[in-house]
Amino acid sequence: MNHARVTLSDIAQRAGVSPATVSRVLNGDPRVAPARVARINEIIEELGYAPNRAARTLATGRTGLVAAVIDSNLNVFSDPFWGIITTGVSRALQDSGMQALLMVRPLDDADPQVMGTLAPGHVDGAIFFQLHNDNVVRQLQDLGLPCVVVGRPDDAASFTYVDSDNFGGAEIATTHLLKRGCTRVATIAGDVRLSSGRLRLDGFRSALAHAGIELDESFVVFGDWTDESGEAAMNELLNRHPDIDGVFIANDAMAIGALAVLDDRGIDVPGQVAVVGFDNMFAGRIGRKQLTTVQQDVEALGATAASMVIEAIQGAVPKSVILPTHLVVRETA
Amino acid sequence: MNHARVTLSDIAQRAGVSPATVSRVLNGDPRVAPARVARINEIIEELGYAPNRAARTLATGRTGLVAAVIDSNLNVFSDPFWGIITTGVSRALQDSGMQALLMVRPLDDADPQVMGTLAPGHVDGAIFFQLHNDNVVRQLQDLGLPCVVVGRPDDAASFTYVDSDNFGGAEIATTHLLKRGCTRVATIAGDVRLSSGRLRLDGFRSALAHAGIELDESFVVFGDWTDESGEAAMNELLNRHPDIDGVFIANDAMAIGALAVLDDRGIDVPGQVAVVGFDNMFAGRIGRKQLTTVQQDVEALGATAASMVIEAIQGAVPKSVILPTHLVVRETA
DNA sequence: CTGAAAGCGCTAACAT
DNA sequence: ATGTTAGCGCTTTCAG
Repeated sequence: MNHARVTLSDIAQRAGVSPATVSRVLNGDPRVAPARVARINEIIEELGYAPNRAARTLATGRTGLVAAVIDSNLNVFSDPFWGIITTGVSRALQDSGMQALLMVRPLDDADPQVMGTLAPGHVDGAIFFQLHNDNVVRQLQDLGLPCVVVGRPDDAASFTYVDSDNFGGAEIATTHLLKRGCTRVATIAGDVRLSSGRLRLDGFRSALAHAGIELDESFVVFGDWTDESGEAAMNELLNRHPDIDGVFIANDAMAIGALAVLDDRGIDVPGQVAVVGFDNMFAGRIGRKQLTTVQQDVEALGATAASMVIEAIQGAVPKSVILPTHLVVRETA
Repeated sequence: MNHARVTLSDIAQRAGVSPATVSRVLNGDPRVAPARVARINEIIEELGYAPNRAARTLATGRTGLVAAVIDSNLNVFSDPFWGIITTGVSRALQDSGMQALLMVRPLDDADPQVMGTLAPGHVDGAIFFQLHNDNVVRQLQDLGLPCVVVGRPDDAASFTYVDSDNFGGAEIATTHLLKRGCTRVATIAGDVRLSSGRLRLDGFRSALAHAGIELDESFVVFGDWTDESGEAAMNELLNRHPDIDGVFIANDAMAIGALAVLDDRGIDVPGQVAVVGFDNMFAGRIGRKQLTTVQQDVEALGATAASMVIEAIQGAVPKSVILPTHLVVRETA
């Protein structure tokens, strides 16, 4: 029933060698006689031996663990991409023989639980998502913990981060509207307290500037990423400017709301108003049409973050990375 | 810079006691003199000491880790609820001083990585999501690892699991349609290879049976959870029976597709056809209307799973649990 | 190329 | 109520 767990010494005995030799084989030390290596590996296989992480950690100081931490001040952390990003992180880590420690918790630098589990010696590195409080990351970094932030932090210079190219995506989306012949282009921006919100708005502005169009600020309306706010914003926009012919909407959820309003008012999309969203959350139709939108490679975001911590753990100093986004042209623009 | 890490012995020295005493304080042993307890805690605080997990694990045999494993044979694991369920798991675990080890990986009982990291001694327990291959769980259980499955497994008797009440939710949704006066009620079922697909269909059937209605099987069409399949299914249904007046759709994604078709055909919802979905993925409008749907408590699903492994770890034998679902009545029915 | 021995930081009998 | 003494399973000098 309860097989006493197989240890390294068991292997050593069975092979008639010292534990040290087995350890060397385990760690790929090249100076063990090939015949022994083979024999030992055989026994390891046969006995289904797996080294004890804790013992190894204690001996080496390396834990093989990277914390994936979501700063959730909020009640519920809901993000459609979380499953995908998580996949990216977990896989990349496993490819390097490491594991992800998941931690959903409000990030408070006075919280002993946080600082306790995240301090060097407890994990080898950490990846932060949805960062609201960068103090924690600052302190952990000072303690010598390799840290990577997903999503551009406010103080971008102080951290190593990965992000999708929000700016470029918004720019290309807007340019697409322009190329289509739209001349009265508006935008529904997201929450500009977030860098993604700001960057998507900046990208929109940049595209117009490049086209030599001067932006009337009344063509910019702000939402809060929800479909309800998208409805309200679209109504506002239409009331201000009944003749707009193109809208760049900073995320697909708000686009749902906007499209519903357009539909209600009997406005043809894309005939009268062309619409481009951001995120590529919906493969199929939203209401009447399939949404043209900007896609980001979410799994790559996670995988890249993981690769970066690993680099950092190995002593390198990874540079922050911006991952490309691209336009998915469908029916609404 | 690299503060030599503070250890238990440091505390002991500073306090002029033996390491054993400090260990006792750490573990809440009641027979340490109150004065000392206070003094020692003070020093711990002052030095910012946090016990070394690895050392503790090695000494006790307990890791403080529960694996959260997603069986992803698929390329990308995308689930809108994953962020929420994850939150539930992580929080519940932390409340008991444990941490979640995240593992996204195809579950293969021949995979040494899987069996290696999941074997007893490496984690204290495991929670399985989206289980495709229950062999792994079987073996791990036999090895003595406390395991909990989220979502009813095919062989429900062999495992401890938590699930939302798919059957009951479908039943109440269908009954709602009936109470509204619908007499020609159809369903778009999901993938019946999954228990959730089967149970939602069974619930639908049960509601009709209870109402004394004999179900014509041509009113049942199958989709694969995607909005595209929802479109196809709705078209099929309408072609077969132009006069249906109510549809229960096994998830909201398919409902999006169905609603789009209804809209295209100029069929009034809920006037001509009432629609109920399942999942409550969309707070706002889907196309023209807000969807009436069945809600499950996703965070509770995660939290319950976590509580159950913890119980199991502590030696109890938790019973499987079905969490209630409830109807959210909005505009489409 | 291999073995011996010490030790990573903590806990858990066993004494006292 | 507290200290002593062994380890837990592995890695890593240091010898040889």
